Amino acid sequence: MFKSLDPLLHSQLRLAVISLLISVEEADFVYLREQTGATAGNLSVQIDKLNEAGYIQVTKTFQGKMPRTVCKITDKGINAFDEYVKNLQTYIKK
Amino acid sequence: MFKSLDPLLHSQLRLAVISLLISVEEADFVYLREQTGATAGNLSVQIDKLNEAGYIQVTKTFQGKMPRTVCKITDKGINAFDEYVKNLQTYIKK
DNA sequence: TAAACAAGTTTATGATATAAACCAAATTTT
DNA sequence: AAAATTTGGTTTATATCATAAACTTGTTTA
Repeated sequence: MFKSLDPLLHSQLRLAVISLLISVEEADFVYLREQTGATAGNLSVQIDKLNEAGYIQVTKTFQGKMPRTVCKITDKGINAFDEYVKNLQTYIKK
Repeated sequence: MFKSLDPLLHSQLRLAVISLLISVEEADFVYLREQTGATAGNLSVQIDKLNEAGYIQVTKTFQGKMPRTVCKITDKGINAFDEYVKNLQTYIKK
């Protein structure tokens, strides 16, 4: 009947991040913060979790002298998102 | 961009309960437990929350000698669910 | 050089989800 | 009929979560 929802994605902010990364293919910390409206602290924590789960790949570089954190979704992340959306349909389809 | 998701509905079990009540219009505790596969304790807590939020109406009666808890979705609950699903689309639409 | 700013990270806290333990009454078993 | 089991829940305990506030490290500006 109801499929279970990946707890890693069933979180407003993490879902927003993945949703952005699905369409954009690569985005930095600042962009994600602006688009989601999240605080930096919250975003930092959630990016870590997605990274540790292997749903995204995080690369820290320097843009001139300033640090830059770039995020990119992985295949695993794409699959998890697809699965999540599919399972979600069991709850919301009319 | 991303619409905020009603935290009361952004919970796997509460969403399942509301989803069931949307289509069934009235259901008792045992039915909800069977359909969702939840433990009785968890279900009891989540029904309370939905009730306190005014999303469902809970009526306790007796069926012969055994207690029976019947749940019914309210207009407020229907609206909240519709809004939740609408807002969710901002995260998952391709 | 001191103040303000940028890009994050770490820490603290309050809310959440969940299962385990519990309870009272009814039913079944011995 | 006493004991054990089942039913229909509720309460309590716990571990996880989401989040904001505070902090850090380095940079730019006044």
